[in-house]
Amino acid sequence: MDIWRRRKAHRRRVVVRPQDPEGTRRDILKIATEEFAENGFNGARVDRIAARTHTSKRMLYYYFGDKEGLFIAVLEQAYARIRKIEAELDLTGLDPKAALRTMIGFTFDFQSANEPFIRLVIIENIHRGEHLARSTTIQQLNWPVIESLRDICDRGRRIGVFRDGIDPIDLHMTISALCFFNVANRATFSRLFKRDMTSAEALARRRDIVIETILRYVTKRR
Amino acid sequence: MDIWRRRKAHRRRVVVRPQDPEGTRRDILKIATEEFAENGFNGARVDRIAARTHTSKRMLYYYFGDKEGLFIAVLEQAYARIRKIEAELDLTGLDPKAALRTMIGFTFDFQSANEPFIRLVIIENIHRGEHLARSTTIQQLNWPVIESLRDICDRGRRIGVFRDGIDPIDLHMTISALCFFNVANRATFSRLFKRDMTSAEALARRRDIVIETILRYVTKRR
DNA sequence: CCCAGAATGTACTAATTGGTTAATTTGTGC
DNA sequence: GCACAAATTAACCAATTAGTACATTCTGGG
Repeated sequence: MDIWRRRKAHRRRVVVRPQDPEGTRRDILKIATEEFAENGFNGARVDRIAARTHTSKRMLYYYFGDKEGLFIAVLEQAYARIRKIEAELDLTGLDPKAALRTMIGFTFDFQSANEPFIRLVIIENIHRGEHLARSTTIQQLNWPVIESLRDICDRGRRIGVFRDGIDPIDLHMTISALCFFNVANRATFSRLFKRDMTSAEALARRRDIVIETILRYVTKRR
Repeated sequence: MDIWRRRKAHRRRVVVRPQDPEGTRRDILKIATEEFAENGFNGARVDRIAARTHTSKRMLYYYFGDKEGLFIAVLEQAYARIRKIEAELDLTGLDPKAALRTMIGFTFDFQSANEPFIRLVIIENIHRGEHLARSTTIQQLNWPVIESLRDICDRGRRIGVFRDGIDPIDLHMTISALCFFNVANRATFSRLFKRDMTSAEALARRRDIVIETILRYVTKRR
């Protein structure tokens, strides 16, 4: 205990400035994200977060008000991060089919690789989105995806490879649903049907099915 | 308070036998299902369940051991119930396409109408299926669905309307994913994309898309 | 150089929570 | 009608939990 505290103090003094609001905030947020994603809002323990932080419980309340404020901050950061990564996806120069394939594949890979984020979304849904509702920043972050999909659909329709009447939000819902399920319902589904859902091969196989499913849905039949 | 307790006692004496193990179990299980589905495992309160029951907290521990035992019992009952309803679905006499359409539609409708069940599944996934693992009864309940799908696929392939290599478990996963999402992720998705997902029209629209998506995936192209 | 206000550490608390102890009532086989 | 187990009640408890009071330290601007 004593040794640990000394090491902590040491680390802080070397890596971080003695008083470093931004650093402290970031530190708390990182640990809190892990704790909330792992245990849900009610299962998460403020004391446990504080203990793993380089600072004290007091700071947590100082910066985020209460447990709920901290959870909202965690959600906001998580959503902001995924949006930022999504924005890096460049689909210019790809024909509609290739663009859609790329986007679905990207979504699948991203969600597969970011279970904690998926878990936060699930948890927030269990709470009926009440924290998301109280957040001012998250609301309009997600429209770029829709616009991107709308563009792909329009282009596809114009050159005659996609059929009419594909709504980009519906399409996004389908993509999300198929990618999400593989991570979100892993535990029960793989247990119930004795099917591996985490190995590289299983993921690759499923990825192909998801892409194929959606492409067949939008493709115009001749 | 006094009046309420007298009414409670009165009700029990009239409707239920003074000592009625089965009735007490059922009573507890019903309330517990609501409480767990609403608040998750960690958010659920044993005292709250007990208070809404026609019996006392002690009975809850008497019959189910502890909070976890009660949750497992809730899960088991929920899964058993859905399986029983699923078994009532009669697909004989339907051609493969119609059978698949019927099954998907049924799954969609059932899940849409049983949010508490969906929430229990989500909650169990957040807990990585640890309770399901400790249940002895749930494990092999879910195979009939797979067998039913396998039969549909086989028949469809034989008469040349479905293509080869459709795995029934993959297919079930796709069906589940698309139906599940609409209930499970309602809160965040509808909030983020300002889209109604609960009205009769919205459900009907989405139901059609889900069915169409899956049918296009299995159908053989000419 | 000093001091106001921001940042942080320590120690505490009031309320809640899952679970239990021990005694009492009720039904049943003999 | 009685003995004995099953069913039920009421009061209780130890541990945990989110949140706080208060003192202290740091830092930048005048």
